[in-house]
Amino acid sequence: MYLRYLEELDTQGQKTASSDELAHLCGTTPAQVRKDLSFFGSFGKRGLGYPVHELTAHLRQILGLEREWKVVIVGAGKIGAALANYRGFRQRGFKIVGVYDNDPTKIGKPWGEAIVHDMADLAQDIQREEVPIAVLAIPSDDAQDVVDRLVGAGIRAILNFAPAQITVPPHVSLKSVNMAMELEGLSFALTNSLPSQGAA
Amino acid sequence: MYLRYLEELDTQGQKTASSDELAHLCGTTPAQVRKDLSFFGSFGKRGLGYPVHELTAHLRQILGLEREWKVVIVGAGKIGAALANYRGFRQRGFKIVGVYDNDPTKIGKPWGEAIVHDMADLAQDIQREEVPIAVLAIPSDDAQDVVDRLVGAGIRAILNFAPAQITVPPHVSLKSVNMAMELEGLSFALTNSLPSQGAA
DNA sequence: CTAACTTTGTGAAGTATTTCACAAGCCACC
DNA sequence: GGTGGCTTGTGAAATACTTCACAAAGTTAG
Repeated sequence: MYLRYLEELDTQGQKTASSDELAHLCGTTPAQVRKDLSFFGSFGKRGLGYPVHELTAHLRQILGLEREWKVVIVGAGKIGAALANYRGFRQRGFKIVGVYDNDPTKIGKPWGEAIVHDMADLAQDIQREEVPIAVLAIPSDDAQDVVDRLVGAGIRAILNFAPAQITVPPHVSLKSVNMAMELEGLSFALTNSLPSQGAA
Repeated sequence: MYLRYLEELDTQGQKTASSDELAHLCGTTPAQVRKDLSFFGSFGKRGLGYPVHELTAHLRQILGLEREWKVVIVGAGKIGAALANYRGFRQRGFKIVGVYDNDPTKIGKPWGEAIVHDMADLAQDIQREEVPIAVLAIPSDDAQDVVDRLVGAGIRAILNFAPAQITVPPHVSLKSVNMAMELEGLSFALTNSLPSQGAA
């Protein structure tokens, strides 16, 4: 989140930013900002604040965004399409090296700049190209099956959009986005008149 | 998350579930499960566990899922399409009452069961129909503008898929899903050999 | 160069959350 | 109906996180 705002400030040509300013932008407190950043190092100048451009570089480094990450998208449905078209990925160093589906009417068809591959080739392709990250955009029923194949092929991280509960071994990172669950969180907030979650 | 697993167990016909079992499923601890649930009431039976069916009903009540929530989708692009097609929303009591876009080539065209409406009508429709929730699936540049209009029209919660930082007044609940940021989280986990986030 | 002002970095204090551990309750079996 | 084996609910302890508050360090102005 800090990186997002710092990039914005950098684009606007701002040279430094105080913890107070960052806190205000991010909806947190100055002390929180300082503690968070101090965990990774001592980036600021007393009396002046944090050097915007330098700090963005540091954070990118910390997040591992200096390198390019190969990513496969599994599932050429609507969500897969939304993801494949999303320019933000490329911009941030995530290179989509393949889109996979098991629908014969989709395989071989063009898909943005890429072509839809047969899911049967998924495992071997990942293994050969050493792709570390997969984005899962397939129906729930197949999710765990596909995950197991991905894990077997050596995937190291999975971003899951299927509304299914899936499990992975400890050495694989898993992050699930469940849109229905997000809406349910809002339902809870509305039902209980909770205050806003603020920006995120 | 508990609700998800409980529903699964319920479908499978399981009558009761212990905190130990739920903890194992959810990747947490039995004590955590008991503390979490005890916050809302005393649902379990000692020596037996929690009554699966009853507890799902309780959780649905707590989350405000007994009623139907009207939802508008703003943006008839790929993400909007993925959301509109997603059966999970309807199943869980979220009724999509309208899809809006400002692209003249899309307005009036059918969109699943609905028709794409002109974004110019958005505010008045929300006000008239008293729609409490909006899902934002539009380009970042327009996001804050549209949010302001939604807020002005009396919206009470927003689920934002635009990769933009938006702000809302305190009485409005906001939840943002930023796919690039999710991937960056995985990048950090990979770069720093963090253990899995587990299921979610 | 000095003085007044700003802002970081960080121990210490204060909160919040998670885990422990165990009494109390419930079931099942004899 | 009593006994043994589970499992909850919950204070207390342990851990984690956030906020406070201030010395140290840098900046600006004169």
